[in-house]
Amino acid sequence: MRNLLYLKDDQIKDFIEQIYYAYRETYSDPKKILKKYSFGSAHHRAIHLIERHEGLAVSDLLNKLKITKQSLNRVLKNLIKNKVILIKKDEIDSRHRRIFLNEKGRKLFDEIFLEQKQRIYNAFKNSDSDSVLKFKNVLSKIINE
Amino acid sequence: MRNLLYLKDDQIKDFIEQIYYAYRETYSDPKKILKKYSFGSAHHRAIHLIERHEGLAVSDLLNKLKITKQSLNRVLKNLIKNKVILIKKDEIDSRHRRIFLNEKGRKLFDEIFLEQKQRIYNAFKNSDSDSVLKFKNVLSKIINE
DNA sequence: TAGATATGTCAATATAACTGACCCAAAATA
DNA sequence: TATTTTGGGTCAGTTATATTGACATATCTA
Repeated sequence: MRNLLYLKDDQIKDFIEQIYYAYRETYSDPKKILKKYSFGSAHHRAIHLIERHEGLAVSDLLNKLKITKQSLNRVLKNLIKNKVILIKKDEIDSRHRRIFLNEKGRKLFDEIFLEQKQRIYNAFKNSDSDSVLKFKNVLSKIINE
Repeated sequence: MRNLLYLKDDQIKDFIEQIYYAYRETYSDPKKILKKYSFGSAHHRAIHLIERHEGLAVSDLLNKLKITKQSLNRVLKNLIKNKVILIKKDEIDSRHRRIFLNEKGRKLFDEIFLEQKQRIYNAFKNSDSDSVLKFKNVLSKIINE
């Protein structure tokens, strides 16, 4: 008989709890830096996605964040006012607005990332490469379920 | 030279993004059920932790959730009013209040869990046991960093 | 008996989200 | 070309979840 302990309800419940802690802790690390700029978690998530997908359209960002455009608009307005991002019309289809980090935005992102990096980096450093690979595979299966 | 690709910044940035998606999706699944009871994510997290740590004290729950007691109190009041949890004084130290799910609470938890379970269960079913084990190990290292 | 501890509560505020209605400009299409 | 669709922005009101700060009460401990 195969060892399917990890498919037991109690184990799955534990994982659900652990996923919550992992997210919360990872995104708590840079709170002091964000506060320095008077930004919150909503700004953080937007900045992160813009850095990872530079030049993405507003609709792309909406799809990734899964919030309403009214909610996103508040965040983007703050980021523009604080000169963290800039928005350019798409040259081909000028209905689309493409979002980019500017100098200040990249600097802020670097500060944020430096904080978050420690946690993940140390966890990976204390794991072997096979563990990290498998962590990645299972994580992506959870997302794409 | 060892393969340390996964320690590169871009990889770590991707992981930070993935951890966000994993949390968001896992905790979005039971939203309809929670709405049926007029509860939100805050109630969900509390119910989950109470089920996993039945009889925990208010201070234990505060430490796990890392929110203020004023915030938690709103949630607990709602749960008590809706007869989902009950609170008993500790018999030895009656300053402590111990929190339990009651019948209705266990039923609600089961409904919530059934929704959340699908995602994790399917992800694990499509992974081998070694992957799941390593996923768990890396996840716990991230939390305990 | 004097603290310390666990919990509860009042009040005000901040943050991040929502719904719903409406608008405009540009692109796609009939 | 006229009409519809798409991408995006905005106004207004509301809800959910959290915060800070002050204060109250009961119980335990030294």
